[in-house]
Amino acid sequence: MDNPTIKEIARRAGVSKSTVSRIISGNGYSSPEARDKVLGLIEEMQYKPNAVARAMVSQRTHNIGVLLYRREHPIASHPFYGKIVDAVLLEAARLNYSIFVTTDHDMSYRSADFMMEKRVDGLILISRLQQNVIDHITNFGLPFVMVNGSTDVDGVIHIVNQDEAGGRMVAEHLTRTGHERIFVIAGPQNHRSHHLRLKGFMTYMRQNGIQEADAAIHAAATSTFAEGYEIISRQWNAFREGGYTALFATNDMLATGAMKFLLEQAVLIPEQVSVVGFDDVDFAGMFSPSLTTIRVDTWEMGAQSVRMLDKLIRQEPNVNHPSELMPRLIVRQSTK
Amino acid sequence: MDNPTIKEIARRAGVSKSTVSRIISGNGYSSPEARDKVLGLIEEMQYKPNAVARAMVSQRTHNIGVLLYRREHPIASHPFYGKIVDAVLLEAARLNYSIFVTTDHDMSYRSADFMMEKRVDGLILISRLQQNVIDHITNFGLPFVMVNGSTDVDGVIHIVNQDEAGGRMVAEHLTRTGHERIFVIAGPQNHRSHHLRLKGFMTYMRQNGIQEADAAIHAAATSTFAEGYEIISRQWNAFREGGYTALFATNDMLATGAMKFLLEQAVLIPEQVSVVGFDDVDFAGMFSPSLTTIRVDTWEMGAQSVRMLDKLIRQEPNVNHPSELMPRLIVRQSTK
DNA sequence: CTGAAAGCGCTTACAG
DNA sequence: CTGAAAGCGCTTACAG
Repeated sequence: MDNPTIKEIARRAGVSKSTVSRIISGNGYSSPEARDKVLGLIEEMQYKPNAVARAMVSQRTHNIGVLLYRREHPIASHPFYGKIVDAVLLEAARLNYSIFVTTDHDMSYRSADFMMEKRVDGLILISRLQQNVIDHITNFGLPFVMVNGSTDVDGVIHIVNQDEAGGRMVAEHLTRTGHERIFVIAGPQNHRSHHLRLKGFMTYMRQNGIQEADAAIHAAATSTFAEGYEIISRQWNAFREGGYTALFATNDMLATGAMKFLLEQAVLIPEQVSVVGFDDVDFAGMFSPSLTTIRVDTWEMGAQSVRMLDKLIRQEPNVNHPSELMPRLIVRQSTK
Repeated sequence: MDNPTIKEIARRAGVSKSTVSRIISGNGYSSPEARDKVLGLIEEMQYKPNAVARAMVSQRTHNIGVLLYRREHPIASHPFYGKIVDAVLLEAARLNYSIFVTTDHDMSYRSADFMMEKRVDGLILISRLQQNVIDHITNFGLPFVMVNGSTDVDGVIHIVNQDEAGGRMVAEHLTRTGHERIFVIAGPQNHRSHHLRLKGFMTYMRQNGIQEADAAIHAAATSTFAEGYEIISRQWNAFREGGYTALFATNDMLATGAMKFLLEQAVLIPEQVSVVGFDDVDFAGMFSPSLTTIRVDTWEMGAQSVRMLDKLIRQEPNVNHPSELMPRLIVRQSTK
């Protein structure tokens, strides 16, 4: 009733375990007769190699752990991070890795330790990062890469988008279409991407002679739809009196949250106010009006993280740091 | 440089591996002195048990495979299925399981075989299902549960929503608010949930004397936003001439796709047309106007699937089939 | 071309 | 309370 092992195959074929192993792996010689017999039995008995036993001897599990750290739900199904995970899954399958997905509200030792005990070959760290956990993992000697982490860490491969360039694109698009008074909702500034997006935006504005005061920056504690809605509703009077003709939020969730509020106040978008987000989550194109935004190549981020990690795992020489991904402006109905 | 093993701990503590093992597991006796020494070394050397070796002897990996079968992207980040995955992840962590997530465009032996080779303790099958793969898994003797599968299978634990009841709720809500001419977009009828949602809807209509012809059913080949948009745009003339005052789609993606088109045609929602979806994905409440829909308890579906599977794995006696989850109507801005 | 042996890192009776 | 031995299912030199 139990699943057959190499031992059982060997017994029935009248050969040794070694021979069966060699035939399965294709390493070493074997006679055609032995091969036929063994392969036939494998087929017949539906033999499936035990990956656990293999991992035991090869010291490689061919498993990768994805650690996704985020404070708010959703986590794995997050419209931005979820897409990265989707890409990771696909690329990993292509390279014959299985993926453990682990989510956590904070970057803790716990999840990382668990993955180490499972003896994954490597780790992909996404979003919130903390130095001590990074050190902990490094200490264990486990290869890892980071994806869109909250901060860069020296000597660590970090796959990111050119967020500062994206911020500039937004400013350029808005100023070129005649906007000067822009209301900005800035996501958590302790996260690299939100920080750089804002920075790129402001730099461009300044360089083009737009007064600092004309861009009213409102800090968002989280990067959620609810927060976007909340901030604009609290600032609604200031918004109206300020003569703003455009709104930029450092991600799509904040932008659509704000847009929802504006639409409920019967503000015409883009006739009265233009809105720009950042990320290009699926949902951005579905909204009415659809959202102008900066497309981040999440697909490439996920795929690249697996390819990079695979190189580290196989200890390929001269692995150079991947270049930052270039985003692009997607103009939709929410701006004019 | 390598990570310490039980053997190294034993050597340094001057005891045998057996003793170390017993101290770690807490099974069997050990002297306080030995315990102090060993525990101290474990702390000092940052010993982490090798889960692979443990799995080898215990014949249990404490890993669960989630197989998510869907034709279209996104898969893991799908607004409906992704939420189930999120719940699975959380509940699994609580019960000390790690989760392999595997996505596939079709239900194939390949992904399932791979998980079997990894010797997962059990499998959670989501969405598209096919009898032969089910048989294949059963044959291997691996416990599994299904979640929102395309079809029921005898004797298999299947966690589902009461979709027929949900369909009835939609019909009831629309007829009570005075609608008689309803345009229906029905997702793939070879999938259990879409089929039952439509069935429940139609049954209620018929029982309440609404003419069959008044509910124009349009079949959707997929259950995507693009398809919803496409169908209503193709039927736009028929829709206008038909005097429809409401639209029901068997999931939120189709509904929002259709809604997007209607809004682009300057149709007032809900003043001229009411729209109802099904699922209550996050995005439904964010849309403008926000979507009236039937909330499926995806969170409970995911959590329950893990709990059920855990019982099967532990061979708990008398595991009874969970009852179907009751959905509820969420009235938002898209209906009146 | 093939088999016996050792070993991957643990756990679990068993004997003392 | 403790240690030696066997074994989980494989792979990999090594000897023949």
